[in-house]
Amino acid sequence: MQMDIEPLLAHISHHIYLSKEEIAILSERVNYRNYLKGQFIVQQGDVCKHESFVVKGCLKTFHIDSEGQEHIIRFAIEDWWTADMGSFITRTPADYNVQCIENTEVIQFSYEALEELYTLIPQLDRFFRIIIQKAFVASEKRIIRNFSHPAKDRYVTFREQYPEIEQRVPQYMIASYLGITKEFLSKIRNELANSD
Amino acid sequence: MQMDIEPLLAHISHHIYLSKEEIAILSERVNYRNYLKGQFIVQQGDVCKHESFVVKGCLKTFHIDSEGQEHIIRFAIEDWWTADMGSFITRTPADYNVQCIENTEVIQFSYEALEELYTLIPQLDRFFRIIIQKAFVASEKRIIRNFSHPAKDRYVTFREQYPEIEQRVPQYMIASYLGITKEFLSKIRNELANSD
DNA sequence: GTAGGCTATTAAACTAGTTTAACCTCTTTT
DNA sequence: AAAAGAGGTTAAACTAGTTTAATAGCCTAC
Repeated sequence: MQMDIEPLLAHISHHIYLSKEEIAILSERVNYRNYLKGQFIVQQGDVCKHESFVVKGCLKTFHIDSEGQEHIIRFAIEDWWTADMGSFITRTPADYNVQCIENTEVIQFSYEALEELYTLIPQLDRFFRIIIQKAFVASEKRIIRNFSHPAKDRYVTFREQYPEIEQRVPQYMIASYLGITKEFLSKIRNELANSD
Repeated sequence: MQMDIEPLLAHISHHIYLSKEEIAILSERVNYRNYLKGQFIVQQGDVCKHESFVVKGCLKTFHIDSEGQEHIIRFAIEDWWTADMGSFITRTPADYNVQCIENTEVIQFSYEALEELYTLIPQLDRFFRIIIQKAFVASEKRIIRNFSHPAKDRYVTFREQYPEIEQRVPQYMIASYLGITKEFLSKIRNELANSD
């Protein structure tokens, strides 16, 4: 079992420079944690306590609606961040669940630790600004894609954009991510297979 | 015609404290600008040159798809920010248009000015981190809403959430924002009126 | 080895939302 | 006062995607 935070530091160093002292400060305030397949990092209704950086594994973020249906809004694999950010920043109950699809290892920042780190290492404001900007841009692109393209196109785009995820998660989760039923995705796949 | 940046400073001061000197530095690097109804701040295909803070007016951000259809992803009114952030941060052609629905006054940050300001006033990293976090959370909420609620519910939610915008923009734009046709929105409104 | 759980497929009946096209108001322009 | 343009409504025919339900292939567990 790996316990060092090297993958996180490598990721951060793509965007900002941290001194040895700053790395030490950071190291003391994050936690390495393992989850088993099926376990939840966040559950709808609880306050989301951490931002988690994925070292190894695969997770889904989803919402259960009033009819009991699951809607996946995002997957996360190695080098991605995950949390219910709305809940995390406002300290209110989460709308989303974050669940491990595989055995997963993460490095976690608690709210208190992160707030402290923002004051101790002001550059982290910059780091997270950049990370969140990218996430926001991707999120808005998805809104447009959902409106302006039929399900078949969205599936093809998804396969091209995230070939790794397509291999790692079951089809019914991809259907949920695309906003369609598993039956309809099955039909689309059939059509695509016959047209090749 | 108003030319001072007081509304911007008031907005910023909700999140961070700026000294007199920092305010002076900022003031020198932003531009106040007026647009007429119908004018574009950003056009699809051009690189988005500014982040704009809306002092007065109303704008829409939309994408024209390959079939020539308009999809509105966002409105902006007083005290909101607008831009094609993807284009702005990557310096690549914009996917979106930002057009004024009313005569509009904005305070603009060019890319170069903002990058310089991030180094001169590191707190601005924090400020924009906070602003963009909120935008990201709102954007993800919208993805879920679009998948898990029928158009009628989405319209009712929109009216409750943005009563001001509903008054200021024509119905066909609201339909586009909701991801439905104007004809179908008209039908929904009819049903709602008859059920009251 | 067979029972149970989880994932995927197929097909028929259905529904939410689109398309097309005609028509109705208001304003604004001439 | 007529014409033109922008926004909104109505209705019929259509289609993309859902629902329901039956079936089948795998694993893993006992």
